[in-house]
Amino acid sequence: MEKKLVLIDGNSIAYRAFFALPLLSNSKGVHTNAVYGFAMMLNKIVKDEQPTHILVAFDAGKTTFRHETFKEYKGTRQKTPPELSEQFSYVRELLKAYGIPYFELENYEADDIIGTLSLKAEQEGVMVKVYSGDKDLTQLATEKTTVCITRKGITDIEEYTPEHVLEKYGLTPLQIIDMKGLMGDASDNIPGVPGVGEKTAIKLLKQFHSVEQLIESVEQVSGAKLKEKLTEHKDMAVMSKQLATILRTVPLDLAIERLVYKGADDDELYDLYRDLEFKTLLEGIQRTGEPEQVTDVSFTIVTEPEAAHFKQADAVYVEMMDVNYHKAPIAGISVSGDGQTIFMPGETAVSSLAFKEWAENQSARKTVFDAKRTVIALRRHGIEIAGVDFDVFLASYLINPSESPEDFAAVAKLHGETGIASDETIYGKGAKRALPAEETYAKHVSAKAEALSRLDETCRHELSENSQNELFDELELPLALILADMESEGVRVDINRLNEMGTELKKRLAEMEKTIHTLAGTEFNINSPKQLGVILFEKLGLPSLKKTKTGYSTSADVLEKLAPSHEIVQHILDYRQIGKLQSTYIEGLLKVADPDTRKIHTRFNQALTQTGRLSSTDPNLQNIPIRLEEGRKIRQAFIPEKGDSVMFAADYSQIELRVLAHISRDEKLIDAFKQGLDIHTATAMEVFHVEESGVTSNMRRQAKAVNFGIVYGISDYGLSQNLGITRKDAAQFIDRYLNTYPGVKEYMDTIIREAKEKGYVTTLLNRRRYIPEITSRNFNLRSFGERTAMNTPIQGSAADIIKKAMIDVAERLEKEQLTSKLLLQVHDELIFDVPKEEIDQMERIVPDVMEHAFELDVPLKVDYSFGPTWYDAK
DNA sequence: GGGGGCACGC
DNA sequence: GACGTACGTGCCCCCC
Repeated sequence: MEKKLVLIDGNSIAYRAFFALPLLSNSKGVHTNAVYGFAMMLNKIVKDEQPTHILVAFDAGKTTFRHETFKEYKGTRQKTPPELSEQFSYVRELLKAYGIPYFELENYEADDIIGTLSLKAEQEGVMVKVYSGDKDLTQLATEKTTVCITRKGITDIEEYTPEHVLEKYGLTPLQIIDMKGLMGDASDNIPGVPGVGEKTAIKLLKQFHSVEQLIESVEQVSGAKLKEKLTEHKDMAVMSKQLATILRTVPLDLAIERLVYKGADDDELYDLYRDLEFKTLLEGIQRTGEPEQVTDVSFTIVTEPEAAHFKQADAVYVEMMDVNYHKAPIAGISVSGDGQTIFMPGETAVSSLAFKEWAENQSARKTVFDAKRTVIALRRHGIEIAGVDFDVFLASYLINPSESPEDFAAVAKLHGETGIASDETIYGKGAKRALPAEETYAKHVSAKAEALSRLDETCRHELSENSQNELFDELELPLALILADMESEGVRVDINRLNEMGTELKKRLAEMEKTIHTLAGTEFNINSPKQLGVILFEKLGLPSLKKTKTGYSTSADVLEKLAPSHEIVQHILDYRQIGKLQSTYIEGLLKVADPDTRKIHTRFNQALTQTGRLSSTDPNLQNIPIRLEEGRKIRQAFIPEKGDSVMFAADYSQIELRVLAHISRDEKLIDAFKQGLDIHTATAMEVFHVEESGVTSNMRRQAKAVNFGIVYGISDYGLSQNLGITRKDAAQFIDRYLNTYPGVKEYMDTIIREAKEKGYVTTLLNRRRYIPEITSRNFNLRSFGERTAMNTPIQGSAADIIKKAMIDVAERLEKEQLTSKLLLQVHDELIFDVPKEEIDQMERIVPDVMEHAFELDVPLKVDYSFGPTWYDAK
């Protein structure tokens, strides 16, 4: 087989990886981005090149022979960041595991080792590929040697053959050295000739071929200034060329034969990746030993459950094949405790009196995984589970919301239970997902239940280390049960109304489509941004203002700017708006409404967002249109269950800004709320130094946008986009705001400092969010981290408060024996189904309970309204 | 089946 | 040298 040698510039690739990736670290706090990037690069190289021989060369020590020529060589280099230095030992371990030899030599750079070996290889007739992030190495390109330089990121590379060098620079690879000699290199502190850049260097070399010939014929150089510079600095040029020349005669005792690539030791690689927590890379490895060590579980399949089976039980796991627990059948249930685990097929379990009795027994305490899901699944079979006192899924989310584990196994692993197989290995994924033989999944479900009864203690401990026991016991777990009630209750929709609206919209869409096609002069798919882009920017010749990764941007903000230029644009905007209503809301809602009950049962995800908010899926009932009247009408389809009830909506007014006033203790902001002022107007008055009567609508609009920015933690860029102003002006605005509210500024500074020290921020009720980005040297990442630190306590505390309000309201409804039902939560708003005769009471109770869910230094204010449909509750 | 573009809410 | 901008969900298109 033909030999192929790959030579890798180790320092350069590690640097590249380090700066191309965010500052990742594993749970032990070890920085891993450079190692991770390096590993990705090796994967790619081994796969693409299939080398027979390979070597990674490293730079050794600080000084090299080049420093004898020029002691300031690389003198301007910044010190290697410690976060990178500490990763080199792992890179070496990675290479060992990969079976790749590596080498460094005192007094020489990696380039020189590579140059020497590539020359040696060529002489032996071996093909060579060189990998580096440093373009200087392109001087090594020959017929036998290709130099691969990283372009951007890690795995995007540009291959330099002599032809490519010629094409790109108009020079031979060796002339690259002359080019460097003339133009210098700031990063290596190679001086070159002042005033000569890449363009001039190339021009000169095309005429004179080399630095030496140029100096000889310097008289022929056109341009007096240039001639003078060249004459004056000719020694500099010669020295710079010398510095830029890769040495190809390093005294190496390293035969090519010793660089044979033997392939990776997968076990070693596995251990390393596991320690570093490279989950994605782990998946790519097949271990020779134990592939996925699944702990053995002892369990019994029970077809006739008896009370005795549940005597010691303290954990239960309900398995369903579909994520939608409102519909999915129960495949099986395992119950575990005190070393005993039983599995019951779904049918058996839900029809078992013994199981029902245990499940409904309040004093039989149970640990579950996702209480809401468990409650609803069992409720659908007439079982009201009680005594749930721990939820591993919820606890894990509180301990660290950023983990976003995929399934039970991943959650378990986070807390030390490594022996559970992933759902994907047992059931498969996508279209292939299916129940395997009973014995197989019975074991899997049992393993989960068994792990649950152990995870209880571990997670409890982790919660108490975070001081989150109360958050769990008093807020999230009770909330899970309330959300379960809300979801099971569902919201009734007026299917006829949706159908009517659908018919109407469909008609309008057809007309609009015709108009747009006529104006375009051709038929095309308006929903395809690609086709639309061609029509607008090529056929109609409108100016393309913004690009996306794949082509022209046709987003609303772009189209709005183009609207005056061509009639078609407004039609497209309208078409988009109506199309959205039709597909997402009309058709989408009709699809998920139960035809028998006419109800919609969303699922609130309680363990997803980084801030503690809920999210809603299938359908998302937290983004039903309201801003534009056309869309708002969708809300007419949301109605109470019974004819003479009303939809009752109560929302917090400015809850986030009130939270901000509270946690920042800013006097002006607190005063404004205490006086009951319109906060945007008050902000405008303060920021623009005017009386209330002097606040123009534009001033209020800008103040509102800044307040919005504060609440959502947007950047100056984001604010500039919102207001259609420059980033500079936006930044100035934010500055002015912060100077107006010194308490807020103080808070922002303090919270950022705290986040940097502790690595996380917390909310009023001790919800936690880790912000590793905040120490990044990457400006964008760090800025993002800082905004997150400022914003999360605000948004998260607001989320805490409304969750607390939901619990208080539910308790109060129970106590007063009201039949009104809480149906939905939309971040700062609660929506109820209220029978007519309870309206008076609800008007008194709901705002009051919400306003006193949590005492802040400013009052909480709640507005409410009700009517025959959600639309009317405005 | 998955990624990208776009649009809806807070 | 990096390169991305509050979050989350869902629809459609388009490519593999």
